[in-house]
Amino acid sequence: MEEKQTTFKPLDPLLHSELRLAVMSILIGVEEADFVYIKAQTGATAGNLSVQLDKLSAAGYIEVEKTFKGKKTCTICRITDKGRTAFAEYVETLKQYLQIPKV
Amino acid sequence: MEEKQTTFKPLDPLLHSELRLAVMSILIGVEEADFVYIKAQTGATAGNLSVQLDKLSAAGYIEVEKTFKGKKTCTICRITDKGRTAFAEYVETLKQYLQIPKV
DNA sequence: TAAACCAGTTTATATTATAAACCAAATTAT
DNA sequence: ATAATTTGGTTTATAATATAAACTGGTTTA
Repeated sequence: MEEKQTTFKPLDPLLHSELRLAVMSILIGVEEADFVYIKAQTGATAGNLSVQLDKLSAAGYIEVEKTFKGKKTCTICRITDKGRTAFAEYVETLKQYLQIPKV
Repeated sequence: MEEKQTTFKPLDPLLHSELRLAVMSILIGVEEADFVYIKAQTGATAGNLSVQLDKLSAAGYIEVEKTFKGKKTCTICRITDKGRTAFAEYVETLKQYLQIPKV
């Protein structure tokens, strides 16, 4: 009978990206983080990070606030509820691929 | 002092691909699987699957054997030790991004 | 023996990731 | 004071990647 029918659930393409996933991973564990900090933690170039933050922001997964730290500009990022949910779903979906039990 | 320095380990780009990961996920749990089966399980188009199997094969992560099933051609795939190791490493690395504990 | 089908491969295209080049404001050096 | 350098980014060009469409060669069916 061979009843298997795995048919993997698709992986959210917005999260299935090394840098964006790293950003979300940072933001999920912290109240907020600024551009400079995220850049240091991920080792990304500024250009790449800027683009990926835009994408996460456009998707509503994070919110980006532009403020000042003294006289310098400062770009602060926070994960949103939508982002938190999407991340959790991504993790659950991925477990199917990684053969990690759901519970 | 702020000693965090996460610096995420890079994700093996060969495995960080939805279809290739699905293929590896199938092959890791089974002795062997043929093209038609993998195609059905993943829902991939034949062209896409063919390309991704080639890449996994070129990397030495799987081995591909061309045989016959009756008169029809049959492409059988097996994961290699190298592939098994790479998959395991990928999973461990990814856990850092997903905030899943190592043990 | 022509038409439809199966098991794939090759190639073209669309998307994506990434860094290089750029910019404005702030700081430091002369 | 002002020239040079650094900081905190954004915009744009390029390289890489994923993906499906188009194709091929053999096989079964009509």
